[in-house]
Amino acid sequence: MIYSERVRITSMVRVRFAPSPTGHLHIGAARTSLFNWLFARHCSGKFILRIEDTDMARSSEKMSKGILEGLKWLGLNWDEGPIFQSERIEIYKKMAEELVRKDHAYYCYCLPEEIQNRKKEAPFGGRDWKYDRFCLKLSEERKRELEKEGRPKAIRFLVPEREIEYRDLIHGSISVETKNIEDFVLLRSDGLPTYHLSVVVDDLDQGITHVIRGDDHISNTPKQILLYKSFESSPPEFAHLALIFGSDKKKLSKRHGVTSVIQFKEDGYFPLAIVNFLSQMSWSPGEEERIYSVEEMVKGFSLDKLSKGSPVFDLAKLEWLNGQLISQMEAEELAPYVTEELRREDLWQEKLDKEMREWFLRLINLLKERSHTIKDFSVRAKPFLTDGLSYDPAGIEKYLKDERLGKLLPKLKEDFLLMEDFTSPHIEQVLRQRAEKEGVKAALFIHALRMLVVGEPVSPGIFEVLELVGKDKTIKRMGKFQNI
RNA sequence: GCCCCUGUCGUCUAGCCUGGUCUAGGACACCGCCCUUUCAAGGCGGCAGCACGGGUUCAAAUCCCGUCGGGGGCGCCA
Repeated sequence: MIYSERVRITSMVRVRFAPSPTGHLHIGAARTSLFNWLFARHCSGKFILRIEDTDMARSSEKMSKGILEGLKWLGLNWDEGPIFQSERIEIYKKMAEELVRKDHAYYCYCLPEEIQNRKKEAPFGGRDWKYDRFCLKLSEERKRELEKEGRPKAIRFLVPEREIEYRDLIHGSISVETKNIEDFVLLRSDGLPTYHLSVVVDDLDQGITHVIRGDDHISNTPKQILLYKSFESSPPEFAHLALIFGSDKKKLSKRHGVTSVIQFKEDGYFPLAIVNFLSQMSWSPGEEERIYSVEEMVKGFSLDKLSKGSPVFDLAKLEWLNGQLISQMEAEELAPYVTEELRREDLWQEKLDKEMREWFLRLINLLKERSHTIKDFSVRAKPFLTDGLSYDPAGIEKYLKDERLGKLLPKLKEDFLLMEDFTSPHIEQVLRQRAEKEGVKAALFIHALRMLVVGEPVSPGIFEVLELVGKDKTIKRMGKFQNI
C-alpha cells in the first residue's frame, strides 16, 4: 500500500504478463496474469502483454493464439502488445555485444560437450560445478585462432563477486551471495538470447516498473539485477507470487486434472467465478466469502496483502463460487449461456427464443439455484424439453411400486384433466384434496409424479415442474405408469 | 550437494509488521438437526488448526534462534 502510493506519485505503473507460448493458458499463468492486471488497474497503470517465444523449437503461433483467447475470455485486457520477442532478436544481440565491449561479459567458445565432460569429473556428478571461466582466460592469439576456425561462440555474463539484496514486495528482503551463481549465458551460439537477457532488455525497453511473476523466479532475480546494473539502470520492483499446488503439494500440472482455462470455459464455468477463485488463492478481497465484482477487486487490490505460502487448487471451492454466481444471476443474463449449452447438447428449439421465451426464462429460474455449472442446466432441463425420458431404476423401486398407485393415479389424472388453470398453486390444491379424499399422504402422489414426469427421484418443486411441463404432457406421462 | 523461498483447521484464508482484546475468526468440504414433496438453497449446530524444540517477556500464533517438513533454482529452457 505504502509502496503503490509512492509509485503513483513518481511514475506510472507499468506491468507485464510474459508467457512463453508452449501450451494453453494454464490456470496458474492466468492467476499471475490476473494479479498483474489487478495491480495495473488498481494503480491506473498499464498492463502489457509480451510473448516470450525465443525458444523457436517449443513455441508456436497456435499456442500464442490459445493464450490470447484465454486472457480475453477472462477479461484481462491488455493496453500494449502483444510484443513478440522473436521479432526483437537483433536488439538482444546488440545488447549482449555491448556488454562484452564494456567487459561485463565475454565470448565463450566452449562446446556443450566440452562443458559436459568437465562437469562430469567434478564432485556430486557436477551438480555443484559452475562454469570454470575457461574462455575468460583465453589468450588473444587463441581467440583469433578459434575465430578463424569459425567456432560458434556464445556470450557469457561475467558475474562479479558481491552480495545482492533486494526487497521483494511480497517476501521482503532476499539476499544472495553471487559466488553461488555461475557465468550464465546471455546469447546462445545460434545468436538467440536466453531468458535472462531478453527479459531484462525487454523490461527495460518497455519501461516495466513492477515485475510480478511466479516465485519459481526468485532464484533468477539476482542474475537479472546484476544485468540491470551492468546496463547502468536500476531494476524494477519485484513481487514473487506463490505458485499454485495440486492436492499432493506439487506444482499444479496436467496430472492434477483440468488446468487449461479454456477447458474450464467448456466445462461451464464463468470467467468471473474463475477470477474470484484465482484471486482468492493468496488474497482475501474482503471479510465475506462470496463473489466479488471486478470493480471491487480492483479497488481493494494490494500486493502487500498477498500471502507467501503456496495455495492448493481446490475444485470444490471453484464449483461453489460458480454456483453462487449462477444463483445470483438473472435469468436474462443466464439465457445466452444456457442457450449455447442446449445447442451443444442438441436440446435447443428455436421457439425458446420466440413464443416460449417467457417459459424458457422461468425454466432457468427454476434450475439455477441447484446448478453449479452451465452444464448442469442441460442435464436438468432435458425432461422439460424432450419426451424421451429415461427412468431411474432405484427411483422406480422406491416410488412407483406402491400397490395403491394403480387405482389412485387414474383418479388424479381425471382431476388434472378437468383443470382449466393448470398452475402450480392449483395443481397443489387439487393433488392435496385428492390425497385427503383417498386417505393417503400427498407425498405418495408427489414422488410418483416426479418419477413419471421427470424420470428422476430429484427435481425442483414438483408443482412448478408440472406447471412448466404443462397439462398435456403431464397427463401423457402419467399414462405411462403401467408400462414402466 | 549448494543456494533461495515457505509452514494457522482436510482445503482457501483472517490474525503476525504495531506481542495481551485469540479458550485463534470466517468460508469450502464433511457430519448432524431444522425447514420440507425429493434435491438444492437457507437456518442452526458439530468436527478440525497456530509443524516441533528452545529462548526473550508478567504475557507469543505474533519477536529471536534452531530442528523438521514442503517447494523452487543451480540449462547455449522460459
